[in-house]
Amino acid sequence: MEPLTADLFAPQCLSAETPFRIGDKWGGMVVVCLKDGPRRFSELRVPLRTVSPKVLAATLKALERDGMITRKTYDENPPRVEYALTDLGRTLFEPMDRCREWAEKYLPSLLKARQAYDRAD
Amino acid sequence: MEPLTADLFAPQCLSAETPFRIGDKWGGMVVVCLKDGPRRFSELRVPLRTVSPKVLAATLKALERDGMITRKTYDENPPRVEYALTDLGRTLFEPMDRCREWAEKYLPSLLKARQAYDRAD
DNA sequence: CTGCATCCTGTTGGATACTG
DNA sequence: CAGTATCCAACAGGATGCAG
Repeated sequence: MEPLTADLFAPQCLSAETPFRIGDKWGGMVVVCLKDGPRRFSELRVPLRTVSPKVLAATLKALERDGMITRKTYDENPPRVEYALTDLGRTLFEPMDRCREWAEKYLPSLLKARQAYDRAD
Repeated sequence: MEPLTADLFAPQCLSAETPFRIGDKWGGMVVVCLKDGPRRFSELRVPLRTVSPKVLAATLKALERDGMITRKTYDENPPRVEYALTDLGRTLFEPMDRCREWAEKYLPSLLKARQAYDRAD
């Protein structure tokens, strides 16, 4: 399994402009990060560079609460915790992919309309 | 064209629990309300009973800015304004339908997981 | 390493009254 | 009728320090 890279959600990636949101601000991105297999807390912090530990923990807890991911702690020192998608969590990919496809097709039109609107003021 | 009913988004409708959101809080619901044709400001307030005029106006302005709807004013007295979906706005239905289908299939599982999690605490 | 406690900020959304 | 103006509450999200 490839390590997650820091530029997976680069700022110039327009995903922040899409009208679709999954769960809270970071929920959809966490789900994508878990696509290939379980990840540790600190592993997730690499692609999600700007998320604070508090907010990441809250995001993971909300996803666990809704049955989308599992949280497995290993009784080691230093401690290790791994998060993994459940079968239910994997069902999110289908609608998420449709949203991503929409964005690839139509986000440029949205941004063009927005710029035209802003210029008109 | 049928009038919009007040129970279109009834509170017991679980749409509030879906993890998918389109635009701001009311954006997706406005798009659904415009599916069958143009609607007036006050017509939209019927199904969206609890939205304040300020927030509805902001929602409509954001949708217009992004090219999803058009705003047409008629120079009458009393004034009349009609909102209608654009072709771009209609492209939202495809991903939105996939999200709705997800919710119909899997929202019960999500809610069951949530209840189990909350009981475990 | 994981993630909780605390505090703080900005944004979103709502209540109410009022205007062209 | 179709909003705007004003004020306010709630919450999401962020910074920082610390604990197991």
